[in-house]
Amino acid sequence: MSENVLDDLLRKNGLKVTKGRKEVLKLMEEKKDLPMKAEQVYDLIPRSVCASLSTVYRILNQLSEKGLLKSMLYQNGIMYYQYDSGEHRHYIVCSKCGKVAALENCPMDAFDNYIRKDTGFDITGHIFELTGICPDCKEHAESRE
Amino acid sequence: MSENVLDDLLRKNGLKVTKGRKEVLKLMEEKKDLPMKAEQVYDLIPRSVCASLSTVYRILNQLSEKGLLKSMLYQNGIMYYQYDSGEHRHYIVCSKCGKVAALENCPMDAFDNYIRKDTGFDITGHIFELTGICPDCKEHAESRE
DNA sequence: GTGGATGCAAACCATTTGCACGCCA
DNA sequence: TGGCGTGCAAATGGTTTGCATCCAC
Repeated sequence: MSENVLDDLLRKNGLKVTKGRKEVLKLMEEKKDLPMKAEQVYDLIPRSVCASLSTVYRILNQLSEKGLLKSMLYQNGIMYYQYDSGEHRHYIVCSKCGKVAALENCPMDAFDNYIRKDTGFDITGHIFELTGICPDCKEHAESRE
Repeated sequence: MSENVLDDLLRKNGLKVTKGRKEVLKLMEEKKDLPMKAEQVYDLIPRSVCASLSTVYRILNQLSEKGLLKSMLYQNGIMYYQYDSGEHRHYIVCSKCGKVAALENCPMDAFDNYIRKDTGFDITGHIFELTGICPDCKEHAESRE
């Protein structure tokens, strides 16, 4: 995605175009399949562009509020951020090596109606956190760890 | 569930039977359909039985380690604990009034195989957080809020 | 009696915030 | 130029921990 598109994306959402916001958004777009925590983002950005972790937090939260990023709190108590391409997706994370794979479909979609009938609730959202062992780790289970 | 059964449950799991542990486990068993945070548990227990919040945390964590309770970190950053009757269950929480309803089945079960084929991962666990609007709140949407 | 359990206060740690300075529109 | 953005350090808040005391076994 070109620089200009990202700039426009920022402007369109009422955010001033600054070095920091551009860099964070570009990075998140490049890594769109990888949920990242603030510290990882901070480490991947030159100090000349953004010198403080708190600014990274501020930028990530602004982008999330505007819907450019999704954020979710993992069970380890750390917030992960991810570029929101608009598609509704879930990921599975390998408990051993941390590898991430995307699910093609959201298993929940098929159950919206079922749950409405079962409980009478209208579903407004869901969070899904999957853990598993990836094929590589399964294969090397005996040699590693 | 009688006092003795709870005592046995504690002993069987290598935990000394103390006033605090008994009371917490009893309470959690009574409210088995309601995920509760440490502070709520603390508020529902007489100070004479357990005087400090940190002890409640310690007890809740011990019971969780032994598998007597389930714990999950909600998106609001607060840990909720719940009696683990052994059944695998998910709950939906009303965003307006906080009412909790249990799902009869786990939607994920049907998808284990699908996900294995899709990603090659063996699934070792999943966290599910549903939010929605309960029938009551839906009905009173216009009068309240 | 003794080792684990508890109470209290201090520590933790990811995240947020206050304030002074600096930069984009 | 004026107001928003940023850096730094201090605050926050749920949770954990160190240590002295107390209780279950």
